[in-house]
Amino acid sequence: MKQQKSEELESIKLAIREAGLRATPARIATLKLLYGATSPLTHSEVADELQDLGVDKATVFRNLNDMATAGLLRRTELGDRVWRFELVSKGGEHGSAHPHFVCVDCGTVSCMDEIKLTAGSMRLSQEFGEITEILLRGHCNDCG
Amino acid sequence: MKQQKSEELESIKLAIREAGLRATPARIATLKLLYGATSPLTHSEVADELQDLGVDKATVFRNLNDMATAGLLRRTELGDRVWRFELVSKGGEHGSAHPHFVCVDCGTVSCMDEIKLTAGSMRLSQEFGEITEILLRGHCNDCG
DNA sequence: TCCCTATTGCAATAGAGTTGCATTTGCGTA
DNA sequence: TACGCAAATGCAACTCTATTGCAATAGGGA
Repeated sequence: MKQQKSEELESIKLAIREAGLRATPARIATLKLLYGATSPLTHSEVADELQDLGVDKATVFRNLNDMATAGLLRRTELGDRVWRFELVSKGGEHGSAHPHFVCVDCGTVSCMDEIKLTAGSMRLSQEFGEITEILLRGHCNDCG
Repeated sequence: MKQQKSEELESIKLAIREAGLRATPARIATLKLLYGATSPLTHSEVADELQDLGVDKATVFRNLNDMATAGLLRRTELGDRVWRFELVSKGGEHGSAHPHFVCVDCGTVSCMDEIKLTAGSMRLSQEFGEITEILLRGHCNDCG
């Protein structure tokens, strides 16, 4: 267990350094948090969590943005005027860009896999440009 | 022409009153503006336009929100932390909810028709809830 | 035309996010 | 292992979008 922890810590540090950034406590804690999350976290969710460690919200914000720019995180806005961040590389599963479902009632965000458009819609969308992200909104089953 | 204008004015006034609101100059001007728009307008776009008429931005905002609540407008956030409004009923074409395409480079918003998900994706999405809105993001053809 | 209440203008405020700057701290190097 | 410097941090002030309180104004039904 201890060993496990230590390995995780080292791999996180390595990932940060490989991105060209310094492995500071705030950044390590941020990545640990995101590693354990099942959906993207907002800036304030991360900030609240790291406040106990004495990390300033401005630092959290800079780190999230910097790590997103460095390619460690993905930053998106899902329609509620708040930025959300998720790990780019998380064992592959949700590593690549994937669609999100946002409940317009409770605000819950879910990560989806494998949402595809029909061939006709794909063609139609080409008229506008190259699609890089799909976002679905609606009423989730809990609120439905 | 004059006749045409007058008819349009009356139908706008009527629409506002039918929604249970008073047909004030600010609201009429807002609807006229949105009627002539080809894509959703932001609050500040509308406010800038109506400023010449001496309309306060708070009023513009309240009107946009009120008319959205009343069902005259649709209010959405397309990923750039700004609310956008469009007519709900515009001769039918873009009257019902429809997908939007947002260019992540230049911010341009386009209204799309007829984007559909594959049957498999539809089924998958049911696990999360009832989809009411689709948003696509990517690089528009102008930005390459 | 009159009156009631919806609406407006103005100013103050809320909340998310950003920035300037002096201080601290990773971490490559000697 | 100690050193030094650029990167990172904390703190406070600030920006931008959106919202609200309140007194004054004006639709529009009676």
